[in-house]
Amino acid sequence: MNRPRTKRKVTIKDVAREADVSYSTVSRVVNNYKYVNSETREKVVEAMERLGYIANQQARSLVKGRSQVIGLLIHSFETSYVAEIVRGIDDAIADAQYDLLLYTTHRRAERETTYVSNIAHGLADGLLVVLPRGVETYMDSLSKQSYPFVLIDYQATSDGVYAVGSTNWQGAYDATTHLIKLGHRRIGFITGDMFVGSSEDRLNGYRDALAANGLPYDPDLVYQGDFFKPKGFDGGRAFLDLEKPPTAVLASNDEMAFGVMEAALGLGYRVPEDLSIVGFDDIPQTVDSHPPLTTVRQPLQEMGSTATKLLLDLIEEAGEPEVPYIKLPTELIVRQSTASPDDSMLLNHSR
Amino acid sequence: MNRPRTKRKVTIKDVAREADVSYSTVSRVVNNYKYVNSETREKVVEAMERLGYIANQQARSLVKGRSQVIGLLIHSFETSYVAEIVRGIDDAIADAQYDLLLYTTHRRAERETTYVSNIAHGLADGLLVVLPRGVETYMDSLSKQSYPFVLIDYQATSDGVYAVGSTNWQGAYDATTHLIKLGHRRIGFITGDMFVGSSEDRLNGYRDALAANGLPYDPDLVYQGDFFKPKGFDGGRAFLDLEKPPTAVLASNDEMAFGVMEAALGLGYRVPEDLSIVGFDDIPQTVDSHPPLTTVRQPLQEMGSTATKLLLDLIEEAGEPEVPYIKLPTELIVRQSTASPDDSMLLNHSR
DNA sequence: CTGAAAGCGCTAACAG
DNA sequence: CTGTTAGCGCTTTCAG
Repeated sequence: MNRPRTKRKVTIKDVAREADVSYSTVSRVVNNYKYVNSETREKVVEAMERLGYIANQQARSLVKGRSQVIGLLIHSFETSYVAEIVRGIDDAIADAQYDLLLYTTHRRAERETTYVSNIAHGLADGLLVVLPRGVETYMDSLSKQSYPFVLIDYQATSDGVYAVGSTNWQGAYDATTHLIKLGHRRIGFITGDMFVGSSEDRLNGYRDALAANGLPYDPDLVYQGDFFKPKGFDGGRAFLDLEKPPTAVLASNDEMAFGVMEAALGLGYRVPEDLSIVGFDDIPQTVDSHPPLTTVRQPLQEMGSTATKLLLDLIEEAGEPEVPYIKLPTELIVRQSTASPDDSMLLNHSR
Repeated sequence: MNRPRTKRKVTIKDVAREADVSYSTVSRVVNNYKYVNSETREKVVEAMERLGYIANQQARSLVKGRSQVIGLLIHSFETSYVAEIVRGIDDAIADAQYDLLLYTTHRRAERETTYVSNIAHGLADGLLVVLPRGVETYMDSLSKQSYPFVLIDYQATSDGVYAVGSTNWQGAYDATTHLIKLGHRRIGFITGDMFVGSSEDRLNGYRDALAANGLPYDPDLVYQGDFFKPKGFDGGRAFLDLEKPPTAVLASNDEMAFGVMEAALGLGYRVPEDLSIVGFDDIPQTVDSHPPLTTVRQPLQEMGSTATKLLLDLIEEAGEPEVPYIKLPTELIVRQSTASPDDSMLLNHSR
């Protein structure tokens, strides 16, 4: 096989020769150094264009000790939840002229550890971890090396660990209160994956809202979910099969809420007339469902961009952020999947 | 707060000193060079561990002229379609010990061009583009510089452009035939985004299957979609509002098929008794819907990994692949969303 | 304002 | 088997 070897890349020296200046001058114009004679600059720029010069990032990183790359570790991106966060990250990254190195763990926890401890290190200046699982295993090692990293949607606050999340308790509290104000007395709740910190906060928000309104906590009305749609479906079915089914259900995320909706529709229930449904996250699809889903909005994109900016500050040592854990506010978005249970109750649900 | 400046990274020289060998020896053990005295190796390994040595990729790339990084350009990853492809890429990448630099264009075509022509160059050894839009604008420039790149799910075949796709025509043909064999005579079709080449192939597969079975082509039964669920919903509604609605519909992807299903269920139709539905892609959710969706499986993961391997071959100049355009086979997966229309027809169609 | 020169951390001949 | 020695392409003093 003898295809001509990949053309030798044009370097700063080629440009220097072409423009008839020293190569440090070329470097200066590449880096927008102020004190360069405008004619000289002109010459160099022309030469660069003529030759199609593209800076070698490796070399640059080597001398600067910085790669302008940050690592992003995600579980997988099969959910809009992650996609939205990444979008926020992406925008912040682009603004800052950094690049993004992607690592997906596909639920394999070892992968998370491996990536973090070895790979990301050599290439990335910092690390972003979305919805981390095995943090405990590598957190220490990273902190010890003072390697900058920020966790997204992580609850526990240890010293020197930066994280951004949202007001999960408040969100669930608000959603539950909304349902209660509508007149619902039996409200089902589908939890998230209980290994994730936010799941507990949301459950507590639900319980506390119940208590605050003098409503009893009924274990039959709490179904253990996992953040995926099928569990939502199962939970919906289970609730609706109850002797006294709830008139509303709050799911710990939108995916599961859609599962509940499918279950309800499949059983001939009308939403919201016969069953009110509330989700959590406000992923883009919430507006496309029928009816559009009432949900607790998490500022996903903002979480991503906030975390990114925090990380960039850490990397550039632009002052230590005083608050290591940033909590962004959730917001209840009322659409058409919730309504008062009254009319329907008059018709079918005798008490 | 005055955290000590980021600790100086430990280099190969530190390890050399610690292990009392020359630093090229350290390099040898790092690179698994065979001829190293096992005792020496031992010493070095210990020193590395004691110091927590991590190779500086930048330096390594600089001298090798390769970064072991490949660029991935995607539209956005809000769909399982992309997520599945990326998964395939991801696995192949990991196997080959490469890393993945991610660029999302978010539908902004300029971004695609910018990324491709400037950024990817400095850092990545090659480029993967999923479902490219503005390829024409940069293809030439890349080829000219003999910069390796592979397109995923792209139809047009130009010289020197490598791409991997699947048998779209055949897939649609098979799905349509399946419906016809079941006894359907009026089959609706929802197209994809017609700016994407595969959309036309699928439409043709549908038309040709109709023709091959002596069935007429009825323009009323073709709805223009865009690959997103809401359009599927609208198309489903439109079909069902027809005076003589189809008894089956084939959607150009699963997302839209789910839209059709939602529309049908919402109107009180049963699936598949009153309406058979077939999708395209076989994204993971197809098994979770109710009923599970019959669909045309595209080997998404395989497309990703095949493209990656091709790219890696190109990068490593391990022989020129003789076929620039690889077409992977689709496969009809029959689940529960399709059935013979007969029973339902006997009962008639009042709702 | 601009050249010269010293490395950044590592690999890869080249001698032993 | 192992040490020595050139660079890889670029930034950054240090002198002019």
